[in-house]
Amino acid sequence: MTDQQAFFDLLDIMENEKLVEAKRFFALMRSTFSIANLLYADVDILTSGFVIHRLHHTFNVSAVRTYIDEGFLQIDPVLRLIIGGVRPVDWATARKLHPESEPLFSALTRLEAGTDGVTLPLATPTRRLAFLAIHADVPPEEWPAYRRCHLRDFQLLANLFHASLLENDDRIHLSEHGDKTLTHRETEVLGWAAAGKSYWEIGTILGISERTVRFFMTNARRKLNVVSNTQAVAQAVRRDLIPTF
Amino acid sequence: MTDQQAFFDLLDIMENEKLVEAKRFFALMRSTFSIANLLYADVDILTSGFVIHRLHHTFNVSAVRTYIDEGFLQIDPVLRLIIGGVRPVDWATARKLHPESEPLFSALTRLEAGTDGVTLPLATPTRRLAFLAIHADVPPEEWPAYRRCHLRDFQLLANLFHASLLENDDRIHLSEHGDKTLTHRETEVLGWAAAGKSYWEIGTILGISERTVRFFMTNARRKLNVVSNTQAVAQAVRRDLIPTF
DNA sequence: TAGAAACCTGTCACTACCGACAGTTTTGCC
DNA sequence: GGCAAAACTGTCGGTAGTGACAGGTTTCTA
Repeated sequence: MTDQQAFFDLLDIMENEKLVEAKRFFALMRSTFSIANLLYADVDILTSGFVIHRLHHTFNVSAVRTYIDEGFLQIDPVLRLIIGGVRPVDWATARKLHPESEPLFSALTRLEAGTDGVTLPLATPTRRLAFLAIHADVPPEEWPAYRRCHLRDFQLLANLFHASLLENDDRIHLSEHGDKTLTHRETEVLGWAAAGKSYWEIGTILGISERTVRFFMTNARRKLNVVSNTQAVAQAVRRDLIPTF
Repeated sequence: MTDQQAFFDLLDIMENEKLVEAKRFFALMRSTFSIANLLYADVDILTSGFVIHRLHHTFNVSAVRTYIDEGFLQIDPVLRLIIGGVRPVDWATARKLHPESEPLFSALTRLEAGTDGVTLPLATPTRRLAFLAIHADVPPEEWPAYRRCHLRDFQLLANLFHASLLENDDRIHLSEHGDKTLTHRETEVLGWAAAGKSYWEIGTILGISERTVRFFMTNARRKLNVVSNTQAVAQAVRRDLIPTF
C-alpha cells in the first residue's frame, strides 16, 4: 500500500497552493500513487456536441485522437454513467454493464491505454460536466483492492485540483462578455423577469418606475446581444448571471 | 485517530447497498467518526427563493428553525462559498473571511450547534446545489488535525451517500413534473423562444401556423406552472429541458 | 374500435413588450 | 472640480405576447 505520508503531503499542497498546474498535479499523483495515466476534462454537453472548456491528460496524444476519431466518445459507457450520475465509475463495472462497448475496450487494450481505472465525476457550479479519469498502473488482480484503499484519496484530491482550476478561471469568465458586464440593477431586473414578473411589477418591487425597469432591461438585452427578454433570461440563466439570492 | 477498518466497513456499505437511508448513514457516520451533527441538503436556488428537494439532518429542530427564521441563510458565509465553488469549506475559514457573519456564529454557539466543522459541496447532474455539513465533536484544538486526517473519508462517503439518494430519486423525478412532461413540440418551441424568435418566426421555422406555436407555448407555460414565456424559458434552462445553442 | 394524447388551426380583446425620441440625478474616481 | 458610469424618468407608436372562445386531425395503445 502507498505511503500515507505522501498523501498528506500532496493534500497540503492541494489545500494551500493557489494554483496547481495540471502537469504538476499529474506528476504528483503519479509519484504518490500507482497511476499510469490521468485525464481531466471540463466540458459543456450540448445537443449539437461537446464544448471543451479544459482538457488535460497524460495519455498518448495519438491514443486520445483515435478515441475521438473512432467516435468512442459516443459509446463510452463510463461517460454515460458519469452524465446524470455522481458516483465514481469503475471502468470494469461500466464494461460489464454495457457489453456493446467492447470495441472501445479492445481498442483501449490495443492502444495500451489500459482498461483498469476509475472515473470521478466532479461538481461544477454551472451546468457543466467535469471528471477526472484515473488509469491504474497496478496488476489487474490487485486493482480492486488498490482502488478500494485509495478511492477516498483520489476523490478528495480530484476535487481540490478541480477547485483550483475553477478558481483560476476568472479571466475566461471576464473575457466571455468582455466589458459588457451587467450592472447590479440590470442583473436584478433580469432575475425578476426570470421569475415571471412584468415591468410594472418589477418596478413596484424595486421601488422604481416601470420606465426605469425597461431602461435596465434594454441595456441588458444590448449587452447580452439578444433581441428579447426571453432570450436574455435564457442567456443569463445559462451563464449564471442571475443572482441566486 | 479513528479506526481505519471502520471506515472501510462503511465504505463497503455505501458502495454496495442500493439505498442507504439518511438516518442510517448519519448513525454510521457518527459511530465511525467524531461527529456531533450532520446536515444534508439538496436545493434549487431560484431568484424567488429556495426550493428544497431534500433536507436531512441530526441537529435540534428548533436550532434549524432559528437558523432559518433569523435569516442566517442569507448571510451564512459557508453557503456563499459553496455556491459558485466546489472546494470543501471549513467553517472557521469562512468565519475569518466574512467578519460580518459573526452574529451567525455567536448564535450557533448559543444554540450549541457548534462552530467547528466542514461543509462539502456535492456534484449534481442538474444545476442544483447539494452539500453535506459536518459538525465536529472533537475539542477545538484537535479539530484541524482531525479534519485533515478524515477529510478524504468525509468527501468520498458524502459523495456516495449523495449518489445513493439521487439514484433512488427516479419516482420523485417523475412525479415532479407528474404528467406534466413537455411534449416534443413544446420543447422545440421553448427552445426557439430561448433563441429570441417570435411566434411568427417559430411558426415559419417549424412550418406551422403562428397560432399553433402559441398553442404549444401556452401548454408549456401551464405545465411549467409559470406566467410568461420568459419565466418558462428560465425554468426550462434551469431544469435542462431545452437544448443549448 | 374507443379513447387518450399529441398535433394542429382560427378569431377577439387586452396587456405587455420594445425601440427610439430626449433627457436629469447620483455615484465614484482621478 | 471634471468626467464617466450608473441610476433614473417621460412619451409615443408599433409589434408581440396572452387568455379565452371553439374547434379538427393524426397517432398510438388498451
